[in-house]
Amino acid sequence: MTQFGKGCHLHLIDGSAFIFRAYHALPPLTRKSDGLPIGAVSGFCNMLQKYVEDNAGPDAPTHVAVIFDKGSHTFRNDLYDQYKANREEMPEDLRPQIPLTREATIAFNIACKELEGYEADDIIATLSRQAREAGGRVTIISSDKDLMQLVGDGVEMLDAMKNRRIDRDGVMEKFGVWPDRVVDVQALAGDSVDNVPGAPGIGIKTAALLINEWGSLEELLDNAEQIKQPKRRQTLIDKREQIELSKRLVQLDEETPLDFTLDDLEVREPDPETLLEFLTKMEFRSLTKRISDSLGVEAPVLPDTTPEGANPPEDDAPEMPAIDPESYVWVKTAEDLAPWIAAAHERGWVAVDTETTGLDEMACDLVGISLCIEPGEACYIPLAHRGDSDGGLFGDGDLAEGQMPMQAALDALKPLFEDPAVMKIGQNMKYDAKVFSRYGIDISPIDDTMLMSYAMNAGLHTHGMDALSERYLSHVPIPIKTLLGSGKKMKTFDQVPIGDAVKYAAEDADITLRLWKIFKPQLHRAHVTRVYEGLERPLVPVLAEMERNGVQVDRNVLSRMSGAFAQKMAQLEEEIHELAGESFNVGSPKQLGEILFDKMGLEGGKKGKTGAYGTGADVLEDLATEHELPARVLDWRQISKLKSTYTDALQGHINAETGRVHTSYVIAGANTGRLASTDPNLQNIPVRSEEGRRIREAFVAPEGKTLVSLDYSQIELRILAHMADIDALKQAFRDGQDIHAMTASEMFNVPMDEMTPEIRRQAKAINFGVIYGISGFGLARNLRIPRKDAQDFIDRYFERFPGIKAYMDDTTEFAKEHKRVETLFGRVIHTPEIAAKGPRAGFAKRAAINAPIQGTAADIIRRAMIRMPEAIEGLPAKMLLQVHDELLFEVETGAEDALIEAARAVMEGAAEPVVKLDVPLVADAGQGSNWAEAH
DNA sequence: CCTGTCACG
DNA sequence: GACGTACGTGACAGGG
Repeated sequence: MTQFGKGCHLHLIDGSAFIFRAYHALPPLTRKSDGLPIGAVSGFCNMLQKYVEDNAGPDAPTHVAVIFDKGSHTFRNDLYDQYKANREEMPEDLRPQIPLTREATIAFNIACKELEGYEADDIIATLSRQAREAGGRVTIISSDKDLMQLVGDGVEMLDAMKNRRIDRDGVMEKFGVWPDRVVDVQALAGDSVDNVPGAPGIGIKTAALLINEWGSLEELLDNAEQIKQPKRRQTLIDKREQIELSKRLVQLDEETPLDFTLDDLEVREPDPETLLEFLTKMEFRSLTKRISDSLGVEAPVLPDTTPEGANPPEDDAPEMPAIDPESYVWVKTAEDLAPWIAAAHERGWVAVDTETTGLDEMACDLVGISLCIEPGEACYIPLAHRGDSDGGLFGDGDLAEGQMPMQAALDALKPLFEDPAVMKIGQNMKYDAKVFSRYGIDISPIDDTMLMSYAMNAGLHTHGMDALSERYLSHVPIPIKTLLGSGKKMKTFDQVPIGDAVKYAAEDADITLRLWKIFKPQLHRAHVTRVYEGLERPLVPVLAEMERNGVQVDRNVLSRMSGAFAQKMAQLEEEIHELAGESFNVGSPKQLGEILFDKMGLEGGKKGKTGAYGTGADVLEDLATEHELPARVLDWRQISKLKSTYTDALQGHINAETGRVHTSYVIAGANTGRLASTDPNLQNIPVRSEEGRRIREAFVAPEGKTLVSLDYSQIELRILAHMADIDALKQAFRDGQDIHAMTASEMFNVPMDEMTPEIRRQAKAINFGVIYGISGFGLARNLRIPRKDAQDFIDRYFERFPGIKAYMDDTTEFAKEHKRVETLFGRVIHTPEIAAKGPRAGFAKRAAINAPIQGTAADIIRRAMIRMPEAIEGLPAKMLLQVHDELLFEVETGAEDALIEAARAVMEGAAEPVVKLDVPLVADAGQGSNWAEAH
């Protein structure tokens, strides 16, 4: 054992901060076996584990302790009976968890210290002093500002949540004084949380100003008569006693009588057995697993209980055998395959999964197919695995042994996959359906476990197979990385030895079937059968077809634009470097920030949580009024974005075979029911700026065809008018009025014929704000007006449209009560965060207000898309893209009007018959030889 | 791999 | 116990 001294590094963890953060960060989890609340303990352990992982490096501490508060009465209460008097009672479900956090700390083999009658802060102060005096370094893991007085002279703080170190400069940033004067500032400013009175009317800013002027609190108070501002002077004179008391309250005690020494805090390895025993006792399934892995020991078997998180398995969840990759069957011949097909027919269902050479369904090759008919009964049919690459000059590239001919397999499977009496079950079936469709198989009918999960659990968790398997089967699937590797030397699936492929691929089908068995009976209990069967599942073939259609993109147009952009960028770069007086990377926000704020000394530099200056467009726009450089950077940024994301990258997405761009839509990505578009994202092609809009000219109709676009007019505002039942808005929509102008007229008492663009613009911003869960802050930022003005606008808006306010309150109330909100079509969006405290509550509230509106709009266009194929069946037209409220079609020239008529009817009637909206839905149409013209 | 920035509805 | 704040997305570049 080494004695604490020079070269030693002590970490002091603020245990109470960990507990509170854990408590507020997690839903109220309970231990399955007895209902004991354990959410905070779970979070606490997760944070400890993360702490241990993060601090294993070269700068690892030599000594560490978690420090807790003990007892509610401290010397500060003797000084001031109101100290911390306004503190809320500890929540009922947190109290029993407090001793468990001590147990957890000990289980991690970390020193756990507390002292009756003292706050953790005092113990931390004392230990910091001792360590400092012994010549060691200290890191205090906490973000509590009360501890900032300790910083300096080898003592730093670490805000674990933001992973930000706070040194003397950080303290200066926060308090405006060096650490040794922090208590003086706090004494003046007081603290509403701890109920430290301070000097009324003086906050941190003013306090720092005064302390810096006078050097210390004592000097200030002794010379209070000389203060110029009369009110401030009087306060300082009258409240002297209160201020001095405040100082004693915030001053930490560095002489706490401790019954241990620094040497007792030496870092110790955790004992796997003790730690895992504790975690098992708490029934932390995934944490037990994760820590077992990191300790390199086998995870103890937990009793089969609910995985941490949502949706406990139903009481009638089927019994299933353990997942055993060794049990899966390698299908080598048609004779091997036949019984699987027969079994699928017999059951009426089969889980299916395809393995391919890549993730691009349009450009990959089929490598194998796996089937599963009952949990644990799964097979893999390899079809295109390559031979052993060590097999000699001619071995590489040949098909490996033990595979049936692909065509024979497809011929045998096609009748099954197209049999209307057999349900084909998949996880993300759109992928498999697209692959099969390229091989001439139109797989149907289908169920999709990803979409089932999405329908039931949107907002609670993601819906990928790995996540679902872990959550609902407590099983971690074989990672694909173990087969393919990663990085440059990554293999494709056809290079995987078949023996390994069987285990991986069949396991996927097995997992999918198990999930299906669990989810299927849950759907109707969650009241989402209609959503799943009416809005999710039927979209799969529609999207698959749209994605296969793709959109024609003219490479030459893009390439020309890229060239022009490159020139323009080089020119701008030169100007920028000249303005800066030096050469730097304009694309680096870090370097740009340093140039603007350090070198050029511009005002208004704000450092974010990583310590870098913010250089977002809003910041640069403010600076641009004063200086040339930021204006040029904004120009450069715009061009750079257009070039890299659009004119360059888009070319790489043109499919070699079709000459078209095939995006992929993520059905279960956005919690609200919206689609997301990836590889490439065709839902964010520029349109707002003139320069950007020209990129749409590269999206073209082939010879003899025309692009037609239909988009819903103001769909979200119409939905809001209906849902909140606002007569004035509903009537305005019925009359076909300019809704923003009408809002402006109502709010500002301006007659419609005297409306100015500026007033209309503000009303428009408010209308959008309402949809987003308006806040004074947000509106102020958007409109670039003082917050007070923004709040006035909002107040006036709510006064004029009280129904909107009522709707927002009702929605929030519903979300609080049910932990979810719903769209008009019954789509459920869970809002677990709504119960959170702190800033997350605000986010959750606004998301809850927005979700039914955005979600209902998403439902409506989904309904339109699902009906569209039939509606345009007789027309020479194809649906290509969806952009949230817009559908893009390609149609033979001459049939535009017929298409518009048919598509418009579908879109405008899409809510019916399930929902009869009080407002009309209107779809505007456009057409042209490219997307810029059509939109 | 994360963060900042910026494109869309 | 402090803390930032309009909703929902995805892609790219820089930087460790």
